[in-house]
Amino acid sequence: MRRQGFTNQVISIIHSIPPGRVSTYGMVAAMAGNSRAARQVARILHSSSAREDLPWHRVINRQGRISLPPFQGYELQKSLLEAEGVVFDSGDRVELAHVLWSPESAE
DNA sequence: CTCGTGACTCCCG
DNA sequence: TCGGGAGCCACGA
Repeated sequence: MRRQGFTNQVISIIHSIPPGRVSTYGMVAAMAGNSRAARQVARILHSSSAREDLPWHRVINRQGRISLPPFQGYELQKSLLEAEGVVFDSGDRVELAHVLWSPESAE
């Protein structure tokens, strides 16, 4: 499945994230080959989320929190995740230890 | 080629 | 727990 570009890898990886599980920007970036291109992952979502029909809501930050600001998609993402069974604690955080997706689980 | 741009992450205080 | 500052990087114009 491995295409050529970093972007393509990222898209492919995000597509591999199963429902009820999430991943972080940095992790996706690392899987794509660059652990420091986390920010790039975010930009890719913006540029290809709709086009590639990516499950963008399954990508959150390292703290287990939604990076999107309120009224900018935050609520939507939270809803989508909760709909998949992801639980948020009182701090609006998810327990990464429980929902964090591991490529080994899927592969 | 150069420049601007982030849905990030780490480090400090 | 929270916020500010700096580093890092691929991509489009």
